[in-house]
Amino acid sequence: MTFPDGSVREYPKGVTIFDVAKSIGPRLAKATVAGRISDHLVDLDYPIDGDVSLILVTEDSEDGFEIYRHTAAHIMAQAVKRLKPDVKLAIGPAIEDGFYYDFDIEEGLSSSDLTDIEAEMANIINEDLPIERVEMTKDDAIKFFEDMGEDYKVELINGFLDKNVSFYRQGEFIDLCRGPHLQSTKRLKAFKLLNVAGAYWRGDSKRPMLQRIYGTAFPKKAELDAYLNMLEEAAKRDHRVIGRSLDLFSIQEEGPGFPFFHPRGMVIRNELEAFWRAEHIKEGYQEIKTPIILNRGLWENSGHWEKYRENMYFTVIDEEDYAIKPMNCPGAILLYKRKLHSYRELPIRIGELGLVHRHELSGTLHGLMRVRCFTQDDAHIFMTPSQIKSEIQKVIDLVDRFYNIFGFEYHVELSTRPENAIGSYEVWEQATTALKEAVEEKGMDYIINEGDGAFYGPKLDFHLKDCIGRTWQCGTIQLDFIMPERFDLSYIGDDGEKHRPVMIHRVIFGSIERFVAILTEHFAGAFPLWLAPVQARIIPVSAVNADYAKDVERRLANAGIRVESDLRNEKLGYKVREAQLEKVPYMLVVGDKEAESDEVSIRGRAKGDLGRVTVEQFIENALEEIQQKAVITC
RNA sequence: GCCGACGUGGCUCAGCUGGUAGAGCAGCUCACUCGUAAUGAGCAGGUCACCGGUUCAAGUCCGGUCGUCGGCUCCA
Repeated sequence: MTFPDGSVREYPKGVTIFDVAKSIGPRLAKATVAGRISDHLVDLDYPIDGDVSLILVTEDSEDGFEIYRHTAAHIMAQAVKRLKPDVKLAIGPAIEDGFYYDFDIEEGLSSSDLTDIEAEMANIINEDLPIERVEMTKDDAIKFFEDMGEDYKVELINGFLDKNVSFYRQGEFIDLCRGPHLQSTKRLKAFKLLNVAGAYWRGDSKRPMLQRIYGTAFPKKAELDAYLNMLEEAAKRDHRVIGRSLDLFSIQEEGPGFPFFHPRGMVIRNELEAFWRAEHIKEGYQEIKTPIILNRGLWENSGHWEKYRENMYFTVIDEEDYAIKPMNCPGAILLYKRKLHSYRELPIRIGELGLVHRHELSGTLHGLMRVRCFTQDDAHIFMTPSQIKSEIQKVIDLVDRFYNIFGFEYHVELSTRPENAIGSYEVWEQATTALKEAVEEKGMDYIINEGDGAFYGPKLDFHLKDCIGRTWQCGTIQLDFIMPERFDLSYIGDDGEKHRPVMIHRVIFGSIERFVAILTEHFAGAFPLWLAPVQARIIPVSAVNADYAKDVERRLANAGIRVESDLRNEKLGYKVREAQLEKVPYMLVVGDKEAESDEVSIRGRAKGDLGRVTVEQFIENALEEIQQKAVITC
């Protein structure tokens, strides 16, 4: 037997995974939950036959977690079956941070049922039921589940290609499963059921709606507690909560999905947009603004009327149909078309912070993350086919520069031709290859999403990782050979003939609104100085220092620092507390001592008392920090 | 849109099995003039999301609508 470290050991034929683990050490035997033999996961009691390379899967490994949680899902299903014998089981996999199981339950489930289910799970664990693997032929298995009335399992088995299917049995409970599993229910230590939600059978909205219970499980209680703690922390960072307490934005009942930006939220937006403009000018972009409402003919021409209509809003003006734009590209195209272009002008890069409206399903709305109107930091690049690769690579570099400023990690996904695509396969192939080559030459890793492209072209998506580890699609680069065709775009080549340009559609923030939300959660409201709605708050020690406070305020404001004085009739501690809760980066305490020496006492929101400096010195340091767009804790 | 839960003053939440609403914070007024996370006292503030029904009586029960939340689905 060969082990991952390259060592080789001899064992008698038929030795089990558990025996092997035990022969190496008792601690290892205890932690081992399964084995991996040439890429196949097997149970602990699996007899090994012949020369193999073996990896012992311990409960703290990725595979181990999955097995552990999968068993947790089975135990939960068993508990639910005991409490509600008429449920039908659907599927119950392990997922990234836990597991779920889908049930078809007549009377439904509520979160109050979770406590009962948890209690029953504890019973099952205490019963120390051995978990055994059973195999049956497909036909027997179908008959078996038909007799039990488990329609979903029957459907699953019918979809299998193998002749035999495996089951796992624990006590009176048996479930279709590939395995492997823990050896006994007793091995499940720390678990918690988290919430109940609806989920369609096989994710298809035309199929029955099932009840899904989410839970999580860990080998150690401390790990579970740490995870639950993290969830609480994440909830505290929720941009909807912080957005309200910091008065950044709101969503009113009168406009579901249509956010209101408050003065403080606007500061963040405006800073992001100013940064965006500065960087794009450096990269040779021009900026435009196109109308929000344009007539029906344009959208028919672009294909949106046909392919995107269910997501669009419409209006009628002088008895003519108009659409509210869901994308900015047709407007940009009209601008390109208004005159002849020479190949010498290309590439033409046109940016637009464009407000688009899309009808999203009511159930999907989520703070600023998912809204019905948002501002794309859009740009359209018109170019010759020979410029494709270098232009894509320039955009990739720009995206990288942007994300680095905020300290975000990200990964790239390539989405290919969707079902409802327009344009020929050849054109799609060409575009997809161009994108691939561009990333590969950059030496970047990427994932392929088959069939996930826009209807007019394939795309590269950039996914940011936020503080909770969730990923959000922000940047996207879409290559488009089709719109130029549909709108009959052209440029005059060096041969004096008309040629067809190629287009890139791209965004970097994606949506300004969503990006504000992501930043809010990422920084937990403690924005870097350059983005902070209020950069400094002056806190006079008592009312007699109000004049000096106003003087300092004026000087900071003249230097371009966003500053406020808190002259309210409150104690110093009270004002400090409030500024802390508002995550104001710098609190400047001014009393008699400071007034005499033209100084301020700095309190950083994270570091506390930073000592006294002159007003001039503070201004200089702050401006430097703002200019650097530093992501530091002050 | 679908499944489930929820919807009480600006915010966070009480209000038992139906008997015409309560707290803390915030706000306002007054006193205190204060050195780094809450000074004290007083005042004001609610058609209990909306519409309809049951009842002598509805925040509380029933139905519908809207919205929010957790998911599914979709996507920036």
